[in-house]
Amino acid sequence: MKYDFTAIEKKWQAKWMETKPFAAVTGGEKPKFYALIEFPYPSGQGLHVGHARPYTAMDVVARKKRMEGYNVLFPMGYDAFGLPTENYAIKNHIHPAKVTHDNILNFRSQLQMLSYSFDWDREINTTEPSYYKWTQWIFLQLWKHGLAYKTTMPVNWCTSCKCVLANEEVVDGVCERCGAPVVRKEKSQWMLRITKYAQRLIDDLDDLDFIERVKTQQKNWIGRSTGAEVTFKATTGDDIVVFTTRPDTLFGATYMVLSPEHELVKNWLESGKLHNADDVKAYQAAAASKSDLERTELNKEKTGVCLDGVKGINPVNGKEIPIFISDYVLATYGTGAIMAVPAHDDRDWEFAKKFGCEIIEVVSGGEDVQKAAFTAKDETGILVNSEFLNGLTVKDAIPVITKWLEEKGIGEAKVNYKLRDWVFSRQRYWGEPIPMVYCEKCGWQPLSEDQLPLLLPDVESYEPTDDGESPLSKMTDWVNTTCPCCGGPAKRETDTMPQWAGSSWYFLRYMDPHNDKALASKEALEYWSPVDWYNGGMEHTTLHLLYSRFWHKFLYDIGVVPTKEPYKKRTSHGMILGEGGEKMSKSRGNVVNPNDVVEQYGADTMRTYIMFIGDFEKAAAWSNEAVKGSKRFLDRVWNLAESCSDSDAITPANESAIHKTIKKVTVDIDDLKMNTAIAAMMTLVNTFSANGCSKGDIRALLLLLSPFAPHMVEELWEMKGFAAETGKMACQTDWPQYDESKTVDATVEMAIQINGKLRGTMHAATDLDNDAVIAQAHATEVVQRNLEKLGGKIVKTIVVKNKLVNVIIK
RNA sequence: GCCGCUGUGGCGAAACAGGCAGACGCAAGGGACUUAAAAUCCCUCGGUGGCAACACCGUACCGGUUCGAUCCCGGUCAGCGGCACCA
Repeated sequence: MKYDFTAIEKKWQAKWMETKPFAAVTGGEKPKFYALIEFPYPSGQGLHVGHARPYTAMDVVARKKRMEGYNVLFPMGYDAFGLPTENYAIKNHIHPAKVTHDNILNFRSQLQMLSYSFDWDREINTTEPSYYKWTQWIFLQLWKHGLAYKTTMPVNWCTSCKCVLANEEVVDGVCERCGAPVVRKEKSQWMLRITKYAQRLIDDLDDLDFIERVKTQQKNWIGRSTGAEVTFKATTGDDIVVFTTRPDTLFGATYMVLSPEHELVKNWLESGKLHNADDVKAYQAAAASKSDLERTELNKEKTGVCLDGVKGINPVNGKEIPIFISDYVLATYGTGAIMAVPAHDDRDWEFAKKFGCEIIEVVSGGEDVQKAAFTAKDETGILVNSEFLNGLTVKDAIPVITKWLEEKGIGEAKVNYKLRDWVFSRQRYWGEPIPMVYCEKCGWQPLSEDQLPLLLPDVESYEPTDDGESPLSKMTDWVNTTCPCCGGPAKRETDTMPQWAGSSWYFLRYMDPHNDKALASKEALEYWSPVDWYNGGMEHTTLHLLYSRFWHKFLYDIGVVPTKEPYKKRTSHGMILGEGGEKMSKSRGNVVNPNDVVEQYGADTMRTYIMFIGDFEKAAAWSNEAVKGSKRFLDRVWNLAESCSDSDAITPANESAIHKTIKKVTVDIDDLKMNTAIAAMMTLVNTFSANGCSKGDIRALLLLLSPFAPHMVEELWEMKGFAAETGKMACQTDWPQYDESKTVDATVEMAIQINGKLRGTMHAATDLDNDAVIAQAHATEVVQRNLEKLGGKIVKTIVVKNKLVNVIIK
């Protein structure tokens, strides 16, 4: 019989859909295992082969875990709010809900075509009111605990999406999604206080089994730095608080810099303290009009204006020093003001050179500070020109000066983070409505929980407005409501939540997806938490992964979830590139559609190939030619299964090969080394072809292969009569065990080296003792010949058990 | 600029913990079967020299440690990723 993959795959997909062998049941005797992959955004393009890589890998892991006796939760859903759907809806005049629905139909059928062993009864969709009810509920809890607040501040505004962006969504000064320039805009925005969790988000990484890249990237992004806040007096009597990581260099502070947006500058302008007010205002205006891109691109040349009429006073020596404004000092970090120490900071040095500021060396050990700043923070620098700090190393001086500042009441130790609060509003339609109401009398009021979900109303037009208001703002019927507090007239918030809201907690919903009393039952949360293994893209490290850790920690703090971290283990996959190693894209015309591959070769080949393609963590180029190799492999398995002998016994000649393969595949799947697991099975098939094989041999191979090629294996399992004995492959719980002693052959081929160079090989009994191995080696023709040739004596022989013998001849 | 990762045949890649470099697969070449093609099966396949046995070279480059280095150490170059005026 021919391997008719199309018929076989259809047949088993229908059966599995009916009998649901992959349904996860909360509770029971078995140990639980929660495997998670990032749910897709259901775009109009459909499933990408790039999705198939992590999905197949975790499916293989989930299937193996089930066979090993675990109760496995492996769920799937759709992260369906977002701009592409909305933009498509606008362009084609179709409701985004309809677009989403259609796209999900397509995604679901593609996922089912590849037979991922999801529990389909737990499928979720972030745009369903029954789902986003709980997204809104979490927002209300954040509000109640003071972690959500509305404030007016300069935000990142994408000129194309006509929408604000979180800092995490701005990459190189342009919009992460569409690549359009991002400008600063003053807007009133909902914010989430992720900064309150900065320290815990760093600290708790230590106990997690995340790949190192993820940990360092998150730490980097949060950007902790320790130092001190120091209060300088201005000659006007005002306090200027600065943050510095180098309080030891305080005696070298020869000028100060405020950000152009600094509050004091405004005050001084208004009170007429500045003699060059016009210059100052012009500089402020110029800085405000710069986009993020311009600000970063212009970082070669420092600009600024010296404030005429006000000076700062260095608190350690009472010296009056000039104050500048410059956009190299950011309003949003630290206190928005710095003390400048040009001798020991590159940026200050550059600025000082341009504006003729004094450069005073306070740390010796470097080159001439008039020629370059000396920035070393280690023990090489010794303090000078710093009175009571003189002679100390930088490291020792920091605590001394910090204590001194604290005693004098002019400073204190301080930790700062680069992480900013999360800008949580978007001026778009297709997102979760923010369940808040504004009342002139009572201010912002939350909707009561029994009003949830606050449904997204139907609007005439989803077009974003040029004035920066959400399309919802035009829905006056919806906007005008009553205040939950006083009952008077009030208005609803018209901004919606960002794309990242729904995905910040979705893994919890899978645990109990149909619950209408809570986001999930206590019982389900207790049983399934935490996620045991989460695989996803590196691009989500500082977005989704960080956001969801933050939400989870909050939910833990208020007693909703039982663990302080959501994910125990995190791995990451490399991208699938196009045929030539270029990124797949429509414009390059190198996009591979999984449907075409499945049609031509079958889902089992697709799955096997995408696992065989290369190192899971590295990018890999798709190859239409190489797919054939995986198909050939499955064909050979099929042919062997058809032609094997009827014996249930293991063929003696195949026994050690089988045990070696079981060992290799078992270990490799857990390490995501699917490529070498498949290579090992290919080798076993080659062995079977050479030696012939029995039904018993095939049975072992089918068990190992089943997570990769489930349809074909299920068919063969039935054909060979195994199903009649132990039931369907999909329900097997006997992952094959290997016997270590049987992975060893009776004899091994050992390398013979002469003076470290390979000169021949010999067969020796396995585990032979060293003396016997040496004797056998010395007697070989290879050693004798070389002795003669080199005309020396054997001075030493090194034996590496079962591997090689190195004979040193001198 | 700073931090991290990577560099192995024509290609994708293997190599436990310092021990036979290139498993497995793709492509290529040769052969069998076939009227022919596809499919399948067999053989070759890092480079140079040699009929061969074999010898020499070879894991980005230069050097070191070692009986022995793709692996460890020092330096250089190239590529990728992240951060980037964060005081």
